[in-house]
Amino acid sequence: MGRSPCCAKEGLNRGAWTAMEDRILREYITTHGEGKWRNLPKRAGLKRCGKSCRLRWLNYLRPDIKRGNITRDEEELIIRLHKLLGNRWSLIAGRLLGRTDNEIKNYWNTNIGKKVQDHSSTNSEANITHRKPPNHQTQQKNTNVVRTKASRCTKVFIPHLSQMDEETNPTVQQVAAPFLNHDYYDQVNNNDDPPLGMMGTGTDHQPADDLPPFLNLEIDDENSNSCGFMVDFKMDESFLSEFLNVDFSQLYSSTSTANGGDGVKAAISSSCGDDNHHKLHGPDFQSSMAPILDSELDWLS
DNA sequence: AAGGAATCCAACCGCCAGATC
DNA sequence: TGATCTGGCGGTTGGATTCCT
Repeated sequence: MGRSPCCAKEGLNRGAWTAMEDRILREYITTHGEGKWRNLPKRAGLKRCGKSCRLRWLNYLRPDIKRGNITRDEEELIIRLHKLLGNRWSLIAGRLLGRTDNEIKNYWNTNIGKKVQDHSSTNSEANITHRKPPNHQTQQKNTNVVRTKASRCTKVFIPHLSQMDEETNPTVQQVAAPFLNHDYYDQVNNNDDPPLGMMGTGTDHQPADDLPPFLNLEIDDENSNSCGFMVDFKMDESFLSEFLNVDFSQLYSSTSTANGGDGVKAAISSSCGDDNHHKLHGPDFQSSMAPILDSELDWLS
């Protein structure tokens, strides 16, 4: 049995909001505060769905909404954040004071997304067919996007220390070393408790106590004899907060490639296992992210 | 000036996850 | 513990506006 609709649809107004409706909603929320959206229309005397009221308030009536065109700085920040987060409009909006997720989403679809599409079409011989309208823009094939919100991002298999090529892959070596110690391996193998915060396929493993909160480790079942590890990132807001506090510029300079994805991956890893974690905190988000993504954004400027 | 095409953007829809019962 | 409620999110729609011929 499906869930009941948030409100009965009969007799409710739809479409554009009138000035009177806006005034009623604004006054009600000013007096009673946000929340309880389901009951709000009835209490406020609005013939609107609660969901519609919430949307109207969040996207239009809130006093802290910033009106006017997206500035050049804001656009650059949106591009950087989208490169990092993908279509996580609410997260992106959270980093732009006064802008709503809906506004940013619309702006992306009508402005930036077009540029991206044009750029990719000029760079791809296979993409010479007519352009789809913005509304039907396909999801970007953004392989470097950080997925957040409790979605199991990926598992990264880190082979045993001896299997690594220290000369050709020092970054992975540095990243894995703090985790690949015998104490942790014993702890994992001898514990019957299920992993805390482990999602999906975890069985009888447990993350080490000294790991950062957004990182889980588990022994790969198929490779347990060779001491293989699976790294599982727990991507949520707390992860994002820590992630955004990393000074990527230092990492950028230490990685051999200017590739944004590699830089980001290395940044995550290094900030986790490195003793220097606490001194990697950078001054502000934009300056921290800039070096990583600049190389991929040059064409936009 | 007219009308069709293109674009913009507020609003809607369906789904999901966490909270609550 | 499962069902239901609630808030939130991303994708999509469609009316209004602007542009183009």
